[in-house]
Amino acid sequence: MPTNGEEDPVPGGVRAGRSSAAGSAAEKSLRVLEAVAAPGGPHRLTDVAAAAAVPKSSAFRILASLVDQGFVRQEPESRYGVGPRLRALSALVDGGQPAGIGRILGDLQRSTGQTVHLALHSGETITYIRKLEGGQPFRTASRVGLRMPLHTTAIGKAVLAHLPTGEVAERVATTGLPRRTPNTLTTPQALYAQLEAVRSRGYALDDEENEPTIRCIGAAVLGPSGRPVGGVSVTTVTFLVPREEIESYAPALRAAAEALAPLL
Amino acid sequence: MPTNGEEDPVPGGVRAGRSSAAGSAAEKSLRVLEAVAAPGGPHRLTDVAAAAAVPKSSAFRILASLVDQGFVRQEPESRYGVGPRLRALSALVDGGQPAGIGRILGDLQRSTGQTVHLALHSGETITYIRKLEGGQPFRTASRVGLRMPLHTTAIGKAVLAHLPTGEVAERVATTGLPRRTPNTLTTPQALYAQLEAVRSRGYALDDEENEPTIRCIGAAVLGPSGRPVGGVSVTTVTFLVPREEIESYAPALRAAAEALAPLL
DNA sequence: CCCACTTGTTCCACGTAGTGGAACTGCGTA
DNA sequence: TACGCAGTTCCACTACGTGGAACAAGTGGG
Repeated sequence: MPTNGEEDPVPGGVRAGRSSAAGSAAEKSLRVLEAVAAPGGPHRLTDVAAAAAVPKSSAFRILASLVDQGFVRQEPESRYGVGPRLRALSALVDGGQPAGIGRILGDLQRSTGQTVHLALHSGETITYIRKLEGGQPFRTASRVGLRMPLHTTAIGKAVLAHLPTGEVAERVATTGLPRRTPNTLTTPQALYAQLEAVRSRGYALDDEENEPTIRCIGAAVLGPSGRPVGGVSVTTVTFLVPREEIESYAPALRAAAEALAPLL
Repeated sequence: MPTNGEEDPVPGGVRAGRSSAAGSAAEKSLRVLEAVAAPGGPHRLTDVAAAAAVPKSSAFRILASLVDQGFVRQEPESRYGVGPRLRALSALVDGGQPAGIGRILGDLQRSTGQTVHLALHSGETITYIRKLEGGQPFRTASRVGLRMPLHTTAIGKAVLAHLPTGEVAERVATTGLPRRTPNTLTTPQALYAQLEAVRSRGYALDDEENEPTIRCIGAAVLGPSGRPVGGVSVTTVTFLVPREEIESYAPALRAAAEALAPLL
C-alpha cells in the first residue's frame, strides 16, 4: 500500500462497533454453552442469546453448530438443553479430581458439624459447585449449580474483599445492590466498610443477608495470581447456632480455604 | 468492482486444504477443551494439540485464549489443566439433573446388587459418566471420566450394535480391534456376529473381553433420533456370579436403558 | 563439546468463516 | 385487523483465525 495520503477516509467511522465486549467466535460459542447449561430447564433461543450477549441470528447459528457437534441438545419447540458431549466433558472434569477437594470439604464439615459449600466466582455471581449437608435433619435451599449475588453471601463478600477496589466499584455501579432480605447491605458505604473488615479478619459473615434464618461464614480461595477464584463457607441456621459461635469456625475455615487454593 | 476479466487467476488453487476434518474456530476450541479435560493430570501443549487434532500453533493460540477466559488454567512448565470457569460449567451441568438419572441407576443397582455404570458414546470411545459401587467389598478399577474402547466393553458393543453398519466397518478399518485380554474379539467376523446377536437380544455381554475376571451386561441408550448416545451396564466378577446368572439382569437393565433415554 | 532432536513461542500473508442487521414467517393477543 | 414477538433465513463485508515457517531454549547422545 504505497504512499497515498488522499483517499480512504475510513468511511464507516466507528463502524457500528460491536456492542461492547463481543469477543471472537470461540468465545461466543462458550458463552452460549454456559447459557444453555444455566439452571432452569431447556432454554429458548431468545433467552440464550440474551444471556450470552450475542445477537439472535448469531446465537441461532452457533446453537445449530453446537447441536450437531453434540454439545447441545435440541428439545421440542426449539428449546435448547445440555447435550451428551457436554455431559461427558463435565464428567471428565470432576472425575479427574477424585480425592483432594472432597477430603478438605469433608474435614471442614466434620469439624464443624454444619453444611459446607464450595463456590466459584464467575462474572457477577458465584456458582455453588459442591455442597456437603451437615448432620442436622433439615436441608438448606441451596443446590449445586445455583448462582447467587456477590454482595449478599459470605463467599461473595469474601471474593469482593479480594478484588481490586476499582472492580468492586464498577460492579456496584452496573448491577447495584439488590435487596434480598431486610438485612441485605444496600448502600455502597455499608458494603465497603464490611469488605474492609473482611480483609482484616480474613473471613466474611452473612447475617441473614441472603436468606432469612440463615447465617454463614465464608473465606475466599485465591488463585495463583492472587485473584480470588471462589470460596468456601459454613452455613448455619440462626435458631441453632448463636452468632458468637459461628466465628469459632474461622480457623478451620481459613485452613480449608488455603488448602483448596492449589486445587482450584 | 467493474468488468475486469483479466486479473485475479485465483492463485492458491486447492490451498493446502485443511488436512481433513478440521472444523471451524469454535469447534476446534471445544476439541481443545476436551483434550485439556482428558484424564491424566495437566497436559503439555504438544499432547493437547495432538489429541485435539489441531496444528501446534493453533493449539497454542486457542489455549492462550481459553486461559484468559478462565476455562483453562496454565500450570507451571506450560502445562494446561481445567480452569475454574470450566469447573463451574461442569457443576451447572450435573447440578441441573438432581433426580432422574440417579434414581434409575440406583434402582438398577439395588435390584441387582452389583456395580452399575452409565457411559456416553463419543468418537472412538465410551466415557463413564457415573458409577455406583455394588454391595461387594471390592472395587472395580473403572472410574468416572475413564474412556474405554467400543469393541471390548458391554456398553460399547451395545452402542456399536445400534450404529449404521457402514459406520461400524469404518471404525474397524481405521482403529482396528486391539486386544486387551485373551477373550477380546479381534476379528471383524466375530464382532459382526456378536453385534447381530446383541440386536436380537437387546443387550450385550462382555465376557472378560476388557478386563480379566470382569463380566458385564450392557444395553444401549438411544437418543431421540434413534442413534445411540451411550449405555448402561451391570458389572460382575467371574468368581461370584456365574455366567448364566448375569443374563437374568437383562430385563431390569433394559428397563433402565429405556427410562434413561429421555434424560440423556 | 557439538549436533540433532524436541518443545514452546512468535510472526505473518492470506482468504474463509463468521458476523449481525434486515427482512420474512407464523403465531398469539389486544 | 393490526400489532408484537419468537424463530428462521439471507447476504455483503471484513475481521478473525489459519497454519507453515522460523526462532528460542532445553535435553540427551555420540
